[in-house]
Amino acid sequence: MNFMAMDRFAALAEPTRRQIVEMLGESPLAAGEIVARFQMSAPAVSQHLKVLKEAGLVRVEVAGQRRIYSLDPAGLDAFEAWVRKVRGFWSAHLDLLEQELAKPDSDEGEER
Amino acid sequence: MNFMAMDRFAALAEPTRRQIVEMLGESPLAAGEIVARFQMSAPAVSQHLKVLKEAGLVRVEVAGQRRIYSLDPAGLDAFEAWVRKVRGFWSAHLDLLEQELAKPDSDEGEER
DNA sequence: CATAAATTTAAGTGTTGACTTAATTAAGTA
DNA sequence: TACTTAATTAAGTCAACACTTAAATTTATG
Repeated sequence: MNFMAMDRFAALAEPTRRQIVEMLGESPLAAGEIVARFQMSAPAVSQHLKVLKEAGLVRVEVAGQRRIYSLDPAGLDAFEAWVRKVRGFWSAHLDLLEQELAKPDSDEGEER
Repeated sequence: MNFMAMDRFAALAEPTRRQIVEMLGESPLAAGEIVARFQMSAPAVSQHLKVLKEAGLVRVEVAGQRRIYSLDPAGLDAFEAWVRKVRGFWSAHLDLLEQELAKPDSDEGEER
């Protein structure tokens, strides 16, 4: 099967997924609305959404037959935290907080 | 031509390259010193360094037969800028943490 | 209930990229 | 000049991944 547990960085390495995240930064969108903004197939987009979800970068809300995707701010926070840590913006004792932010990675059961 | 130009996001998607960036966040290092910190071959590390360099994340300085690598802060700025752009600056744990950091008498608030 | 609509899962494929060892370039030293 | 050290480039292999179409799942609607 096509399992892959991608970390946040790998998830954002893909340009399409980055565009999706940018879109969701504007407003939440149904899967179909996201598909409509690309030329690729619906399954392709769906797979990207799955990766983003598993990376903790987006959330899904079920609304009838729709899936409403929105940004998960904590995911982006963790990303930014890494950058700032490397650049030395943070003192060492705040690393604990970064770990905390980076944590909620524990796969919440998937709906199917 | 094994390596095409990678953007910054793709460059940081790779865990080894991320570790290298973290190391260089501490201090500049010669290529050989970086190699010594990993178990993979020297060429493998060299290729990673090439990717990071082309992505604008690190700089090289030639010193005799050594190549001294160091962080290119501008490269990391781009990431932070992207994240902040996407999620806007209205919501963030980080902003709260920043305020926490800015509080007086944190005593260890100096950067390293 | 049957069909449509929205979305995901399954299965398969071509491309990319992260390694390896071998060879090469370049600088320091006897 | 030859020898060593530092690092890169070359060439090839193998797994991961970003797509595709087809099938399944789930909810809404006539």
